[in-house]
Amino acid sequence: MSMIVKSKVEVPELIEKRRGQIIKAAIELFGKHGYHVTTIRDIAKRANVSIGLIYQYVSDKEDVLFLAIVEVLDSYARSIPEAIDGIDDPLKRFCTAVRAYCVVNGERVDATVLTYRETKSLRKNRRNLIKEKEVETNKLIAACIQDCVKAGLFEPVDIELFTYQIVMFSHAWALKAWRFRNLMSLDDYVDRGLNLMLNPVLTAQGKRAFARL
Amino acid sequence: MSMIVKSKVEVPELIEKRRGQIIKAAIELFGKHGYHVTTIRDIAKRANVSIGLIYQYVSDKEDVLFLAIVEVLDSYARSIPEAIDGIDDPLKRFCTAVRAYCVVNGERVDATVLTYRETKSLRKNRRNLIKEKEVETNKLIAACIQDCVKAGLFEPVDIELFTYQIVMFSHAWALKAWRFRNLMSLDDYVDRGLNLMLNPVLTAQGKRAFARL
Amino acid sequence: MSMIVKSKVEVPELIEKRRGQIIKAAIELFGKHGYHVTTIRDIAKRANVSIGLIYQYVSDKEDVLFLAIVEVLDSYARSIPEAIDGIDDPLKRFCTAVRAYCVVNGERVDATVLTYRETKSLRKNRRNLIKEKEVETNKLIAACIQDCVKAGLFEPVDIELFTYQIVMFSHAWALKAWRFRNLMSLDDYVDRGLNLMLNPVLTAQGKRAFARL
Amino acid sequence: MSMIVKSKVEVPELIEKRRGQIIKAAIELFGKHGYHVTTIRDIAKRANVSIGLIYQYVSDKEDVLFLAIVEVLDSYARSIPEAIDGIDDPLKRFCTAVRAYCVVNGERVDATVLTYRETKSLRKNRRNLIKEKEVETNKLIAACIQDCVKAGLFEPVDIELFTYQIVMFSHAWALKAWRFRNLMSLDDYVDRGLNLMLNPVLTAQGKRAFARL
DNA sequence: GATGAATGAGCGTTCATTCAT
DNA sequence: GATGAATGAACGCTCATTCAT
Repeated sequence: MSMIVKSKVEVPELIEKRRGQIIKAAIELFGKHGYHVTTIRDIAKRANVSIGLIYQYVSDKEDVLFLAIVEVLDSYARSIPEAIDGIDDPLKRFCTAVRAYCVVNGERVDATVLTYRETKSLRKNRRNLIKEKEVETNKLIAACIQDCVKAGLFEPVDIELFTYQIVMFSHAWALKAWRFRNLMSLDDYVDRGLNLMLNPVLTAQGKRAFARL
Repeated sequence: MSMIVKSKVEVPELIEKRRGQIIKAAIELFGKHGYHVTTIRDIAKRANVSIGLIYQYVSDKEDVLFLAIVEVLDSYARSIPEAIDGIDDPLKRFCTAVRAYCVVNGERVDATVLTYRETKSLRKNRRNLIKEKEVETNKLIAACIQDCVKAGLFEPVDIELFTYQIVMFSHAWALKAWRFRNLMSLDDYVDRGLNLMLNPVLTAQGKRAFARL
Repeated sequence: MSMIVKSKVEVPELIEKRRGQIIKAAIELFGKHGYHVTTIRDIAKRANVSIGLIYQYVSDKEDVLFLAIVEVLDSYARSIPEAIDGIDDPLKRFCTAVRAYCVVNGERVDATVLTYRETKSLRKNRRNLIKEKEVETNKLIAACIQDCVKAGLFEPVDIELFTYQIVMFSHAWALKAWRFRNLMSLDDYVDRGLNLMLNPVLTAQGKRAFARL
Repeated sequence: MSMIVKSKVEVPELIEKRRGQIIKAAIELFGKHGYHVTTIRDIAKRANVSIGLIYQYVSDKEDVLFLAIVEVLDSYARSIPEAIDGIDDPLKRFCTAVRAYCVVNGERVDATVLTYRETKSLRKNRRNLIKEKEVETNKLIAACIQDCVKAGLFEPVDIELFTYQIVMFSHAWALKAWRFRNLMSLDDYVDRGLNLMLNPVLTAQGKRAFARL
């Protein structure tokens, strides 16, 4: 995926290391101040590298934005399988996935907001890649829902919309952090949210299972 | 509210007229290309005025962004009372409000996205004004919910969260337009969404009322 | 011709005036130091304008080079008709044209050398325009030759090649100024050159006419 | 001559070999794209060596340009003695020299143009060395002319100017390749040129000799 | 009140050169 | 001897803002 971005240096370990530095700095700065306001000089300084070095590993500033957004989305996507690995009960898998996704979005509010603010600053091709990535991540959640339906824990439900409800719920914590932070903890947010969203969806069996969690 | 922005010209009708031109152009351009990518030249050209004229009614580019976002949010907020005016039945008021809010967000996808992308480009004070405005709008929805609860149509519900669920649902149509546009009409989206979100919330009485709508 | 170059300002007198300043400075600096070594800042300083002003009248540095070369070639081309205007005798016209062309090339050695050094720095289309311009100028000389042939003053001669011989002779004074300057005056150069080049070409009648000049 | 350029490596065979690679690549690239547009990276890649290696045999980019121009001029100068070696008849020697010089200039148009475009990019000292080299080469032609005069084949002629006429004639094929290429072959060019230039210069004896060639 | 030519700080980017390996 | 990753000064160019008309 990241091979889309051209590098003048060809040693893979070096690419990984240097891009790591650059992207880390970029996510912080883009997240805090936005893409256009952040200069390459800012990134170089924060990453403790020279301006020239950045251009050895990237062909322009937009490349940095692309890599930054991809890194954020990838790390978010990775967190779901990691969280539910080893859990068998479908309902528990679902709840754990949701919580994990909320947590990872909530831990890096700026990064989450970055993906909303600046995806449009990418050129079309790359914007589409980002969207595909989002769809992939959503499928992880959709699969959990599907499993719950199959297990008779959820009523047959509008999966497409329900998935987006979950996703928006998770993003909302970051997008509206200024509001929620003062009202409740993330844990409460997830609890209350699951309560609200799950009630209409749980079967009788599901309700019993949910009560046990 | 808009008196926060200084104008060199003092004739109120002129301010209204000229700012109207400027802001209309700005919303279109900021919405399409983003705030930083759009130049004052672009706005002047689109608004059919000179660069200098803009600076007679505004003191810098950020003022234009502020006025643009305020105008978008205000027009959205206005649409809710307009829609439910004259409707008495609480459930119908609620459903109409939701649909109206989805419609205005959906009719001006770029404008809606603009508020998400560029509010952070405002300085703190103004960002806070925008947030207050959002809270005000949300209260319009919250009030509808409250009324339904009072009327025994909704179970006692987590109003704060339920409101945000509705709001995010409305925004999601714009934020994820690239996805939904291909899957369903806005009308279907609202129908399916209300179904999903209302089921867990309606009382027995509410369910009967909902079926009749 | 110069309408090929886009200007943000549209007032023709302003374009003429400002481009005049810019091109004058550019010819001096490009001529002395070369195109790539000269910076836009250098040109702005020498022309007593700001950097930004240059970009109001030109879209990039190459435009400046193009306008500079065109101006040099045009002024050279203009000098020939000016010099022979009012002269009727074909041989005298020819000799005057040659001398005028040598003079104008010799008065602005750097400018002449500039056209040799930097035409290749233009993109293809413009390079071709420059070549067309050169061909046009050469035609002015070729016409003089033709007239001498018709008048029985020149033997029927290889006009294409003879024209180029004259042209290269004129350019050579500039291209090899470092050599000729120390050996003779431009006047002597032209006298000796005409002698050398004309002898094989003059008819008996022509020789008598030449002796009288 | 080339000892003017400092090398960090001191093994002469290595210097010769490596510089050979570098200069060959440089002549090609400088010739095609110009000195300033060509990067050291480009040269290294084309020469199949590393960037660092170039700086072992040369102290800066200008050294490369200098060596490149010297190499071009030297190879041109060498071609004249090679061509006329073994020929005794002065007129034939002259004609052969002219043709050889035209051929070598015509075979490497880009290289010839390079010497015109970029000699000015050298610092003064080196520019003078180049000029001396040119004078040396011209002397080879001048000597041929002198011999023809001595042999009574040429009228006593303005040798300085006649030499330059020949030289410019030879260079013109390269400098105006865009024109001549479409009009005639190099062979025709030389034939027609000699005809034009020799006529005024040949004695009666010379004319008979020329007719026999 | 309206215009738009003029300014110049500051951006993204390049590339000759160095030096640790 | 050979490499090429790293550096950063310096370039071309943009655009928010001003101000004379």
